[in-house]
Amino acid sequence: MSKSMEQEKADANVSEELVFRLFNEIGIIAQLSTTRFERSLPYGMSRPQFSILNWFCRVDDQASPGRLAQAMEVTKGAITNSLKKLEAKNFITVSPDENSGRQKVVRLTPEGRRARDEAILCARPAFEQISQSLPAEALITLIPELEKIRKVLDESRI
Amino acid sequence: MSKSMEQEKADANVSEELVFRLFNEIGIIAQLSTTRFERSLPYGMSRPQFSILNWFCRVDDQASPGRLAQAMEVTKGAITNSLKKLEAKNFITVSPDENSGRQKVVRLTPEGRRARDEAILCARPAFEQISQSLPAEALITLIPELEKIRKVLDESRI
DNA sequence: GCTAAATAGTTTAAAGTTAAACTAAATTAG
DNA sequence: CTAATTTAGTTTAACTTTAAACTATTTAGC
Repeated sequence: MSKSMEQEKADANVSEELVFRLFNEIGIIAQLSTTRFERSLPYGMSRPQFSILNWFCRVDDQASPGRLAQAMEVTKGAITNSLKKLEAKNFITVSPDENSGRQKVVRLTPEGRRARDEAILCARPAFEQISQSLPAEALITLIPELEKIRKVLDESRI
Repeated sequence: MSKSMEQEKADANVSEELVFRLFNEIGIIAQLSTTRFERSLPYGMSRPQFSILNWFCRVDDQASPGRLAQAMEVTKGAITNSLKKLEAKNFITVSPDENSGRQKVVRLTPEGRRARDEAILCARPAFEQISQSLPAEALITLIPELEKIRKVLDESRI
C-alpha cells in the first residue's frame, strides 16, 4: 500500500469518526430542543401540528395531505392523524379537491394562523436564554453549514 | 424608547429568528440521519439500543438503569423496555446490585461489544458519502459549536 | 373503451415513548 | 426505633409513528 493511500484511509477514518460525532451531537440537541419547544406550545399543540401550521404560513396557503407528508418527512398515516387533530381544533379545513376525486385540499383557518403566531410567542421564552448565550455571528456561520449537511442527506436519500 | 434600546430589541428578534431556524435545521437533520442510521443497523437493533451499547463502550463498563435513563435522556420506562430487548439478545446482563436491594447492575457482554462494533461497521456505508461531501475542516469547526449549544440547553433544562 | 398499473388517502397492527401509578427498598426525622 | 419520605425500577394507559394492507380514483396501454 502506498503512503498516499494509507494517508487517504486515515483521513477517511478521521472524517467518519467526525461525522459520527456530528450526528450524535445533532441528535442530542434535537431531542433537547424539541422537548423544550413542545412543552412551551399552547392549545395542546404538538411539534408536528405546529410544523404543519408553520408550513402554511411560510410556504403555501393550501396543500394536499400527500404534499404535507413529503414536506414534513413523515408517512401519510402520520399526516392523516395530525390533520384530524388540527381540524378538530378548527386550525385547518380539509375539503375535497375539485380537480381530483382522490385528493383533498388542506387550508389554514384564521384561527390556525393566530394559533401559530401565538405558539411562536409562547416558545420565545424557552429559547431566549439560548439566543442570549450564543452570539448571532456564530449562528450566522452555523446555519449555512447545517443547510449544506441537510442538502447532502436529502439528495442522497436511501 | 432610546435608540440603543430599539437596537437591542431588533438584535434580540434577529437572534430569535436565527435560533428558530437553527433548531429547525437541526431537527430535520436529526430525523434524516437517525432514519438512515437505524436502517443500517444489524440484529434488528434500534437506535436507542445501539446508544446503550455504545455508552458502555465509551463511558463506563457498568451502570444502573436509572443512570442509563439519564444518560440517554429518556424515561425509566423506556430504559426498562430497551434493556429487556438487549438482554433477550444477550448483549447485556442485568443483575441485582449487591450494595443496594432496589438497584440493578447492567453490564455489556462480549457479544454486546461485538454487536456494537459491527453496528458501527454496518453504519459506515450510509455515512461514507456524507464524510466525502463535507470537508473535515468544516466538521472540526462545526462540532465544538454544536457542543456549546448542547451545553447551554443541558445546563438550562426546564 | 377497457383493463392494468399507479396514485391519494385511510386504516390497522406492531413498536416505541411518556407520564403516572405502583411496588419495594433505603433514608431521614422525630 | 418507627413512621414518613425519597428513590429505583416496573407496569399501565394513552398517544404517536411506521409499514403494509386496503379503498377509491386516475392514468396508461393496448
